[in-house]
Amino acid sequence: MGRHSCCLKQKLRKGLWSLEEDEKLFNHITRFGVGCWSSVPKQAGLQRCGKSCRLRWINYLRPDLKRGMFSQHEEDLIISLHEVLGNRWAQIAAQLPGRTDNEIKNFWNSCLKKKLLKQGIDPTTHKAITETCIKEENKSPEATTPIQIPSATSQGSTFLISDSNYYDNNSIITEASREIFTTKSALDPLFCYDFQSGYNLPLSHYQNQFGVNSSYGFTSMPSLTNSDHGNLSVTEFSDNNSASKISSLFMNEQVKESSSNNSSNMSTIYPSQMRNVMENNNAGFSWDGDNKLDPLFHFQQVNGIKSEEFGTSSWEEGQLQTHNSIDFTSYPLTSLSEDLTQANFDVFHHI
DNA sequence: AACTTTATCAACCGCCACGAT
DNA sequence: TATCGTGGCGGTTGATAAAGT
Repeated sequence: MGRHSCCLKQKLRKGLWSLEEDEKLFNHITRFGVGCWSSVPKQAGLQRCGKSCRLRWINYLRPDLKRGMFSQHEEDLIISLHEVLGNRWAQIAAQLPGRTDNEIKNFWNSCLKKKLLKQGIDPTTHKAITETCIKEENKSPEATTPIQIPSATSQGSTFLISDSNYYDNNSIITEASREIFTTKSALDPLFCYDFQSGYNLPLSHYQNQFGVNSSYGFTSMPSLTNSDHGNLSVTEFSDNNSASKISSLFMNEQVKESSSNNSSNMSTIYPSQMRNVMENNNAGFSWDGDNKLDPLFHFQQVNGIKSEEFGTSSWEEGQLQTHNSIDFTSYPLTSLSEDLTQANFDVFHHI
């Protein structure tokens, strides 16, 4: 064992990605789409292995990534999913739009674990630590009494965990859904969600929305899962799919939260942004060399103009809040940083 | 101000599964 | 059937930033 075979062929770069590399990879993927990762470095002119490119794209460059802090709802969802799935981060990430498995894993290890421990909950078993100890002492495999956990959601509800069910104020994960979670592919290419309406929609909707056809290479973008090699395929909402139900519950809640906060949501900007990307993908992008894809875009320069100088009225209030009717193509996309940071306006406004 | 500790997160490593040959 | 190439996943590491002393 050792490094991947693709990495052994030649001396390849390792470590942090430079802006130039990011630009090359982004331009390549936006132009040609996601296909064979092993051929990407050569085609894109990168001294990286395909795996590294894939990771960089998935964890950082994808335009549909949500950046910024995890909401209380996301946090609750991660905890509940972790109870069912354990450390299957990819499957957990599949239920959290815009989040990557790496991000969730990091968040779990750095924050949630400690939070649960502070609350007296074993982050592995999701049971009260005292009960875990008692159980181990008694060697009793079954626990029928639900455990009341002092943690509460932002809505003030209480979690109840038993061996067979998990409840929160929105969803119930039963044994049936547990089965679905544990058997459902993490890279479920069939789940697709309409960011504007909050419902899963058939492919035709996306074709209308984006003008998508198979010539576009964005096989991984519309879904947050990595349907890298497939077409942009979606499925009708299935009543039997508890996982999708839970996703929907969560995402509907997100939309509600977003609107109630009178702010835009990254996800809701997405279709227009995507169309913009697609319409430009033959031309590629120029990269503002002074910019980094940084959450602190408010203080970065965009085409020589500090973005804070744009003022809140032009983009945030004027356009983003009425995103549903805006044609973003009227704003020429000239730099990736501009593109991505605009897409994440809302998220970082909350920081 | 200097140093140490802790937290965060991007990236790598090693393994596994799967398809092609 | 065996081997190889590749993608995907989870665990881990190391660099950096932030907080504490």
